[in-house]
Amino acid sequence: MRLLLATWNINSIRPRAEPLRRLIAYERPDILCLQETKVADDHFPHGLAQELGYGHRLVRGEPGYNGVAILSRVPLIPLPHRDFCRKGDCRHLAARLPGGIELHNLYVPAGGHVADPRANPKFAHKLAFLDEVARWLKRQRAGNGLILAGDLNVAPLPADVWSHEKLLGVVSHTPIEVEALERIRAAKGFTDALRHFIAPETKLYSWWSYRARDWRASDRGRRLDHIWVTAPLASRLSSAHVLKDARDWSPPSDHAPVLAGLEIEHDIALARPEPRR
DNA sequence: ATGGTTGTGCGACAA
Repeated sequence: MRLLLATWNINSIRPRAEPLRRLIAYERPDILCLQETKVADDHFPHGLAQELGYGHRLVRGEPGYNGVAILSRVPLIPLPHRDFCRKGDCRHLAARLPGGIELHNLYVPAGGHVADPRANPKFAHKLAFLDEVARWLKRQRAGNGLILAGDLNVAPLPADVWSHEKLLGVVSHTPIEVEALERIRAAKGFTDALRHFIAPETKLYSWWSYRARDWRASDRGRRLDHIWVTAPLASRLSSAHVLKDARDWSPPSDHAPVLAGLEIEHDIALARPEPRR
């Protein structure tokens, strides 16, 4: 059977109930990783998620900023989350899925505007965060498969931005960030699910600024949201796409959901989660 | 275009 995984920077979950309903109506993902939920845990809309069929949930939020959640139709075993850069912010959640697959939902700092870590502490934080993730991942066991999904806030390929030349100095596409992201990818030999199916030369974005008069017409996008899988899962990838239409759903997030399908054993899909070690 | 928009929570920030 196919396990459909989605990641979406929802830019606040509370005003986005209708877009969330539409995502479920259009795609019905089995597992949904959310970033920028912008809600403290005691205000998370559990009722909405439950109503949409997500009986298994991990949420980790703070008031106003950041915040991650994993909504699932299949059982989740919570795994320890990391506090990268020790800021006490909410940018990572991890879970074990049936079949011993590990899922990591990550929200990488955006990094501010100035692409100089000496002049811009936010950019320094982003680079330190990416470096820490890479070093931590190297120590992780890949086991039956790792999935890294989330808003990684880096567009790695020239075709992941509307103009490679114009964005070389713009935070999200600078060579230093692309190199840092590549170290994360190389740490476990991840396969980029979208680029597994879509040629690297094909323009592909998952984010369009709110500031454009007509985001679709100007199409100045960037591919900031990613689903990566390790080798045991790469051979099981059956589909991947960006749900671009969601950028128009009212009220829109500035990010569109990214989805990937994995063909997994039927008995794994139905298996009860393994006991926590 | 030192712009432009959105969310949070009610004034700046962060994106």
